[in-house]
Amino acid sequence: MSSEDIKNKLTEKGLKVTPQRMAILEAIYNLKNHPTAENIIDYIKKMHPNIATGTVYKVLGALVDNRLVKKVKTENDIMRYDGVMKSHHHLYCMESDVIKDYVDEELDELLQNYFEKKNLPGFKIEDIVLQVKGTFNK
Amino acid sequence: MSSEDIKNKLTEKGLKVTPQRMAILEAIYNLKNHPTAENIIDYIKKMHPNIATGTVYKVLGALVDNRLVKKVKTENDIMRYDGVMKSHHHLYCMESDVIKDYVDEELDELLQNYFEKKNLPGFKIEDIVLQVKGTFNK
DNA sequence: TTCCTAAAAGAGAATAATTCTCATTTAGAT
DNA sequence: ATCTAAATGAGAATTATTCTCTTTTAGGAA
Repeated sequence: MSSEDIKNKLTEKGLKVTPQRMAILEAIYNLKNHPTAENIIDYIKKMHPNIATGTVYKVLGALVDNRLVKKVKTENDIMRYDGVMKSHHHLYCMESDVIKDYVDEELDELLQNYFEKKNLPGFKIEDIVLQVKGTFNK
Repeated sequence: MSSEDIKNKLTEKGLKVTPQRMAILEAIYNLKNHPTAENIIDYIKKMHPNIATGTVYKVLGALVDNRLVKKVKTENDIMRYDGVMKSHHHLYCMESDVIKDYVDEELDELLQNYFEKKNLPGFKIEDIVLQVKGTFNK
């Protein structure tokens, strides 16, 4: 991803091309694995020591609004608390045909919560089973 | 869930039975749908106007530590940002045998993120497909 | 039942991530 | 080159949560 490419992405969306926006997009493309705002700020300050943190948040918001970047909620809102839950999933080994049950109540909570907020239009969910495909370490 | 039942749950775990803990557990059992700490605080203050918010957080922590309550991370840590993603899932209608593709990049991010943190021991994940079972509205 | 003590609660300051406010600067259209 | 709406900077404000420290209390022991 060259500077030209990044600049074009901004221009295509009708966003003014500023050094701050260039730096932030570049940081996101270079920092793999879903960087936090803090990761991005730290990264950018190496080259732009004077950028305001408020600016980073504002730019990130603009990038998300314009679908140049996705906001990932590794937990969306605020902590919540609950008492119960159940269900199980499957780990499929692609090398050996082994299928292993996988119980993870935290994941179930996460999914239930996600779909409660998502509210799939026209579909009433009864159960969710994950097919997790991969390989068991030998 | 009676007061006695709630009291027993605390006692079984070796936790002192306090009015605050009783009230918080009762709030969690009555407030469906994963209440937030704020929901719980609001609910409890109807009956216990003087409870300290710090106490609520402390009690919730103790309840989670003692597995009386689960902490659900509708988003775990801090906002993160990314650029790409893909994959698709299936909606299975239990009444009609219809199977519909379901694309949801936000969900994929969520799952990828979840398992990156979870790190299933002995298993290397290649792909995750959700089987979402339910019914299409007629 | 009363006493004792570790544990719990209260009050509010502290912290951390994020948002807001408003004065100043700047990208880019004219 | 000029102009102006948009963007940035600086730091205060906000929000959820944690921490600190003093006071109170649950519940076991005398």
